[in-house]
Amino acid sequence: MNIGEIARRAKVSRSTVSYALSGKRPVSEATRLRIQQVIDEIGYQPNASARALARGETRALGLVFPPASTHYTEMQLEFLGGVVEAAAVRDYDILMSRTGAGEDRSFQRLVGERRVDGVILMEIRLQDPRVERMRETAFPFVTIGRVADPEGTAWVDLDHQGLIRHCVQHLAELGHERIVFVNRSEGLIRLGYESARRGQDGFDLAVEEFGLTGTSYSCGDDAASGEACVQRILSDDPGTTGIVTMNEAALGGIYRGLAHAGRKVPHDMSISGIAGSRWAEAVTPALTAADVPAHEMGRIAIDLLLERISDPSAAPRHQLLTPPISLRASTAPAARRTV
Amino acid sequence: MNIGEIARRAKVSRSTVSYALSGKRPVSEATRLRIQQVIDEIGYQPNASARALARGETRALGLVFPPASTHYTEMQLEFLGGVVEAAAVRDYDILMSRTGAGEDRSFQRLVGERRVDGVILMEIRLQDPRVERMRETAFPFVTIGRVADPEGTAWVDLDHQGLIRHCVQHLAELGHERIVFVNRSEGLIRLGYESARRGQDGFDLAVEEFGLTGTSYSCGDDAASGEACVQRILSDDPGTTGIVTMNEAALGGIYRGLAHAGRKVPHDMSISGIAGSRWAEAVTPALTAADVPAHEMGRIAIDLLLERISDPSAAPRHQLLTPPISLRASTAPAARRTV
DNA sequence: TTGAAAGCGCTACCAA
DNA sequence: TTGGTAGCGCTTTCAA
Repeated sequence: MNIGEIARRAKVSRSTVSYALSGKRPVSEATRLRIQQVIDEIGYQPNASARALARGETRALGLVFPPASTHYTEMQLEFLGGVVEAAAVRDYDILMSRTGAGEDRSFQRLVGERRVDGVILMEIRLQDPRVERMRETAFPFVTIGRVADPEGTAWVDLDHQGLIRHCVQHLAELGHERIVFVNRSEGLIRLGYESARRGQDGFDLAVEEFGLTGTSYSCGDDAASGEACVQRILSDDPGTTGIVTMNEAALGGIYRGLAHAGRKVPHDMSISGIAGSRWAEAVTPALTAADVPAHEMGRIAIDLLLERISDPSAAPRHQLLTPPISLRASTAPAARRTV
Repeated sequence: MNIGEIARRAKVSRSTVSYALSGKRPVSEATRLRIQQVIDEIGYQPNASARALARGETRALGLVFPPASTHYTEMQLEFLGGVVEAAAVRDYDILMSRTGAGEDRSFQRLVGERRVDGVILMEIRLQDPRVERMRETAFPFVTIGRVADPEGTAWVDLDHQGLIRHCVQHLAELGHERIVFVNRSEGLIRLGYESARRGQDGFDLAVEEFGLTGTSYSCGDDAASGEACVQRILSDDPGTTGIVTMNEAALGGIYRGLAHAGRKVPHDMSISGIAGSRWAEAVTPALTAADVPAHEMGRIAIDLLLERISDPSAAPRHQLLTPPISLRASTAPAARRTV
């Protein structure tokens, strides 16, 4: 079933059918109706490939995310939902590409073969080869997170530095003096993952700012690593009373490690961090955390990207989000120290 | 940059370039080399839309999943990863479509406009209008989960009935006599969600088979609902010693509700269920559960779908999975009753 | 072993 | 207000 068939049955030319569909040229009400009738009768829908070829746009956007080795978080899932939903509203489809940092067939397919009109890059590193490549090719893109020098790129990001600082401040105000930072895995940090790096900066600066004793730990993205990490923390400094973390996936293990060590949260140990709100509320005790508005970030990413596509010459915009910390049940005033 | 430009520079016809690329016709080594050289030099990649139009296949597959109102689970995320990964290996892209049960623009776009060569339907209901429609149109598809009468469809599914039966059996063998089933939300059950319905059947049959006292509860997909559900359970029958659940998202709340009520897991209450292994291990105590091989199910779905596409006349295959229960820390023998 | 040319289904320009 | 037609970039048949 194609446009020619519709034209034949409606006894008009193919161009008229095309225009009746797109509305890019006035069509008399009578013929429009006749065409519509035939279309409804046949159940015609224009072929997307042909349309893409003729129009030079696919009405699809790529979402480039890392392979599963980096376990997905609740946050990423929420984000994905936001992206797909916002795209659908604007009549765009989302093409998934699971791609490591380097060159990759799947990535090549998306942009090289022009399967999409633009891409969203997730899991940004401070120095990111993908971003460099996109910059050179002038292909529309937006990053979730930002590179070290984001000038001239479109991005949406959490202010990890500010957020972690805020967590530290919260603990400081509760009277905690010896705190630790549980970052993401060493591998991710070494690769220069933006969120991990900026979070680290935030911690270091805040510890200094508030005059605290602070140690940092990297920790794998799973419960077992979290548990092991707690053991290290407590053996390194049993006097630790506060934990700040960006590692959502390790949180369950952290809780378990503390339970095993006989430390009650929040009485013997306060914890705060950055996490999706659903996750923060699912654990016991519920986590005091900056609630990542992942869904909304997805929507913003789509909007920024569509801006790039519709007007590539405009200056790219960006958005830095600083969600407030939701006080829940995992933090409490530091216990009076008995000396 | 198009195939004509390559042809010109390599001083051959466009068809020769095309054949050199596809290998569907012998090309002399000399010209092949010359063409390749030009391609490398220019960095040419064939345009996907044009190719799709000419070949009549898009090399993209659709993944149709429900809107976020039904909160995504760890399982679904894993599954998505498996799908994308398996598809990439076979040089297919995945197009996401968030679609409710009924007719939908996004869904229409995928199959009506032929943006994809086939679709994977998630979150199947026992009576599913989408499945009926696909059956009629003879568009290649595979379902995750199966409809009431799956004859003639390709599907991959967990044996929820058998799995829940197995959970009940496990509790029965530990001496539990008064147990409850925490199913998914009432809305999902009413809509006829396959997993919820078959799980329910499994529970009802197993309770009878093992001569237990069993009550069923529906529960929203979030921590708060889980907590509320536990309250109801304990007030309805304080003598309950075992919980079987399919509701991954409510588990955190269930644990919390029990903690608030002063019931220790597994000593005062044993819990088992169906869950992604990562999730099962992240909670404390770790959940004794049938570990959903979500990633592998994604791979299987892709394979089944590609089979349908390459040979639509062949009989559709299916696969019913029954992962074993991993014993973890959430179940223990029933406490001796003091009468 | 290679080239010419007719599509694939739709869009949009040029004419009428 | 409408029709004719030349592309969009690739594949594939027919001929040489």
